[in-house]
Amino acid sequence: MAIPRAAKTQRRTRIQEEKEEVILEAALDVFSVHGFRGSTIDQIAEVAGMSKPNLLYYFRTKEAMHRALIDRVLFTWLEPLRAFDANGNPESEIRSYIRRKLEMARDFPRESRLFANEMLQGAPHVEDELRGPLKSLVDEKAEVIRAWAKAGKIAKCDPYHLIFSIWSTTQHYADFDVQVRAVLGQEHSGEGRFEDAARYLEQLFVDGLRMRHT
Amino acid sequence: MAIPRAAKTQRRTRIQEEKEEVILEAALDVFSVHGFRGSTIDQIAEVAGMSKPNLLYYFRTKEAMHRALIDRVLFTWLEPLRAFDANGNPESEIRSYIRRKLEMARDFPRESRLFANEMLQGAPHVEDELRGPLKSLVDEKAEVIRAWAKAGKIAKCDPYHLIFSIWSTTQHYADFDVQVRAVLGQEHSGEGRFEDAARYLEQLFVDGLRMRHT
DNA sequence: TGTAATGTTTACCAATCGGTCAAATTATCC
DNA sequence: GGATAATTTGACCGATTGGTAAACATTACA
Repeated sequence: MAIPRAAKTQRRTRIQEEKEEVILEAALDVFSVHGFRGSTIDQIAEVAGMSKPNLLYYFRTKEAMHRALIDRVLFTWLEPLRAFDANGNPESEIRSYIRRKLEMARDFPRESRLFANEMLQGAPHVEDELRGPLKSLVDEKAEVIRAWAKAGKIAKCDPYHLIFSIWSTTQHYADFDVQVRAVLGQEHSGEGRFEDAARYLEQLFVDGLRMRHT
Repeated sequence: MAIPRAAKTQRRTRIQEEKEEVILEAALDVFSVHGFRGSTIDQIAEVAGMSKPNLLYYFRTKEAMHRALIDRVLFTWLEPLRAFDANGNPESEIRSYIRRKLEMARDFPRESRLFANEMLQGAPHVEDELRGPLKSLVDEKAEVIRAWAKAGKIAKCDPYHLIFSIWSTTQHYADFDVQVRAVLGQEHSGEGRFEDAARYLEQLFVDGLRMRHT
């Protein structure tokens, strides 16, 4: 008797690990572009190079697949913010946070689009994570920023909206990639656009937060 | 003989105008949340309060409906950028551009999400508009900003990435509304968040562009 | 008021959707 | 090598998809 997803042995087979990896990779391809409802199991199966029933052997439903994908990606996605160090130098912390977020937009655009799709749909699958872990993490880091401002290390500003603006500006280069490339034109659409963006954003945020001694 | 969409008289009936309006309104509701592929004609018909064949009498295909919607919304959406005045005061022009974009995010979030969905999918339906009219408009305004910088009216910065960052930060409050509200928590999720955002963003961009006389 | 054009509905279609099932195949372990 | 468990497949299911055909109802206009 075949029991899907190792319900019996509790231990995952080599084949299971490999196939689940392949499937989630394919699912990321599809979900990130078409969102949950716009994606089909057939399409994911085709990208994964296996038959639909075979895919459904590993993930019993489309939702289970999406769920597993979100879970896996969510942790990685928040890594840069988690690395934000309260004891570091404010300017360099913010600078490196921007750089890391921008690198992720460049290197993991599908992950960014997966979340963007989820947000556009009203986060029906992750709203709990937003209100729970995400909010806690942001609250914590916002407090750090607020403390820096209080100590006169950076200019006063709303730390939540600061974080929002760093998120939005950096992820924009992943989520709106087509638009960015179309507007920049063919000559400026090389990978150099990420360095231009990094230069610009670091200037924007760091200069804006520098204390004005006037 | 019934010929859809007044192919014969070339003039639109009162009923046609009304129904097409109702349909596009419903289509905006649905497309903006689920994207093109994730939306169904049945769903739009239900929201529009009419039968599917009746809806298909006005728009022969799902694509035609989407096309009409995009066309109608695109023009309005670029209005703030078009209003960007080369002869105005740089600081107040940028300030009011931010304010207008933020007002649109607040008042027309569905329109914002419609485009966001389209971008995430690689703009399969509007890529021409991006490379054509949009790029032209941005090129024009970028030149204005560049001229201001050259004249010493504002600090030097990449005008394209400046525009991108204004787009992304403002539209974030429409597209990622769920996340924003979840992170801000119930107490700060009232409509006041737009005013907080406006204050923050005006400070961020205007201070960042102010010339430093040090 | 009659009539032609416009608008609406019911019934339907083939294709695709998410998902199941049982049989066949392959891997694992003694 | 054989038993057993894990994996894969093709055939299939009911529901939903985008869209059509034709009958029916309503409107506009002479």
